[in-house]
Amino acid sequence: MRTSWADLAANSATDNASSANNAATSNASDPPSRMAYVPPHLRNRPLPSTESVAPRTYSGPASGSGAVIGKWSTPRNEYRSGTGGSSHTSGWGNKSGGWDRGRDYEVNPFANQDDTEPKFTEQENTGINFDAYEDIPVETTGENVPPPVNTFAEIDLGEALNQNIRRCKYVRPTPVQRHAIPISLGERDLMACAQTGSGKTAAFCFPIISGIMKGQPVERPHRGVRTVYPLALVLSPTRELSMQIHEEAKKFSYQTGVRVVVAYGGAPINQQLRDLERGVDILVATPGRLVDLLERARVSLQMIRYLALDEADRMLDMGFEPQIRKIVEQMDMPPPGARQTMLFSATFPREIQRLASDFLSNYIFLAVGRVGSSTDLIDQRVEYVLESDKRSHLMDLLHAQRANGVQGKQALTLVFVETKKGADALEHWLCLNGFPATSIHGDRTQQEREFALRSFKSGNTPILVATDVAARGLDIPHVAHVVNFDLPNDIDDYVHRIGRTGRAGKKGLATAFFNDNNTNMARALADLMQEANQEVPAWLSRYAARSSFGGGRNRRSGGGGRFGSRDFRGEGSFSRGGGSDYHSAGNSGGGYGAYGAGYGGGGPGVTSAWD
DNA sequence: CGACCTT
Repeated sequence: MRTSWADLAANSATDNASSANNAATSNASDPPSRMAYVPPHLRNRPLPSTESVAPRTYSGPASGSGAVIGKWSTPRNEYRSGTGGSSHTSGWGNKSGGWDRGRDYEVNPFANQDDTEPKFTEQENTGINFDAYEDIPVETTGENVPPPVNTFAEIDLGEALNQNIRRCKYVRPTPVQRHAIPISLGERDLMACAQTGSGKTAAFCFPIISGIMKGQPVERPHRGVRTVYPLALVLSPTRELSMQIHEEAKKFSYQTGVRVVVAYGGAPINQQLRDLERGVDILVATPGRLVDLLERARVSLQMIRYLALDEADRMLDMGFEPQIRKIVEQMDMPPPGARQTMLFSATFPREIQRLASDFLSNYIFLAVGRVGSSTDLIDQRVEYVLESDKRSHLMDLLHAQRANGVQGKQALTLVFVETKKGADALEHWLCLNGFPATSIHGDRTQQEREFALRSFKSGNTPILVATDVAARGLDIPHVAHVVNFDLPNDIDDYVHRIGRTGRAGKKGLATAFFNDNNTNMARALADLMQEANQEVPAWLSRYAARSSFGGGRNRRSGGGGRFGSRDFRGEGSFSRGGGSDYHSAGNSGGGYGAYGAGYGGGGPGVTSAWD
């Protein structure tokens, strides 16, 4: 531990100041006031001075120069020797002298990193128990599974992407990356079951970015000037998760010429339309807003080569399935086989796998053993609490947590409740009682949601009351305690919720309030805790035994406790004389070995590897 | 059932 929190905060403040200065300097050379207005249909032109009347067609990455030279698109070459945060007066791609200057300047996502976060992470990563990697079981099924890799260097991702991987401080691929990336680069469809944030975002982004850079330049049609044709689509169930994926994807695609745009509801559509018009290769979106864009014919999926669904089981459950089917099957997206489809989730119930197989073609199923929930990292507790006692009980927990604060800052506590009204009420009550709390749920405005999340992450409001909108995928470092004030009705949701803590090798605590309203969860909860080597209270076991009938629909198929899911296609239909376990060939020698050597996982890939 | 998803 080199530095204290205070030092880190001071350091990052300094860093911020200097990067702010840099930004100011580079802006000064590009005064916005001198920028001429450019009508939308003329924007995004590579060389306006020489080509300003050419029709607006794309070849290669949307934001790169018009032509792809050789194997890689050109922007990469200009930056091979460039250093991270410097200001590039030569511009991005070939735009140096253009009217697009400033407007299309690619913000350096590494210079703008959130002040405190990376520093904390770096510090705390020194405490990662890398040995835990050794024990993670991996299972792959399907035909001709490409073997896993042990290093990023083994994979030909391209220099620009490799540089971003270094900037992210990723030293080694996480288990899901080791397996998923070669599968995707092998142009195979994939259903991957791995804890949220186990580096999944990178696992699907790297092959997409690399594929777009390497791919044959495509001429995108221009049905109307205003219709855009992304090459990749990433869907996620919540706005905040889409934002998070977008942020990560921007880091990975920095200076590759590959353009990432995000679109979600609750925010003015006009800015998103402008972003799209400036060119889009990878579109990250929530379903509702995307349908809107498709119906307005502002986006066409005709050129989609890659489709990724994050939290795919959620995307395909009752609430979302119709929208997803509409987007994937009833618009103009190429069918399975003509595109590459990647589905990721921490949990993959059998019946959802069956649904999902509609979207896939000859896919490989990949399961990376439960990480967070199956190790000792998360201390799971269940307490019997009557509804009427929940608030005072929570108060007790929060008082205890307060004592555990670090450097005067209270450790972060995430409190899950069942309903939006319940969230508001509890937030209000907590504030009244001297606990600085905020809340996030679907009845709040998008501004409020984002503000709440930021305020929580920064420690400003160390208690966040949330509905399931925050249960999945969100990467919130430093959550010390997850309280299931109201238990969910689905054990998979419980798994996702508690996964917000116990990150980066740090211990996390998850406390659930159980009472007679939750008897349908008793069995699944007891089983899960048992599986995770947690102490199951005797009273809970009695509930579990009693309610074995309805059993809280234990949707997790396959009795094997090592995985969140098994391939629903089953071993029988896919057994291939010793060929289905390719991973064992790659791993047999305890192949995660070198993790202990470098601590350096500063980025989200490692940060969230223990989600 | 509620949660999430365009206006």
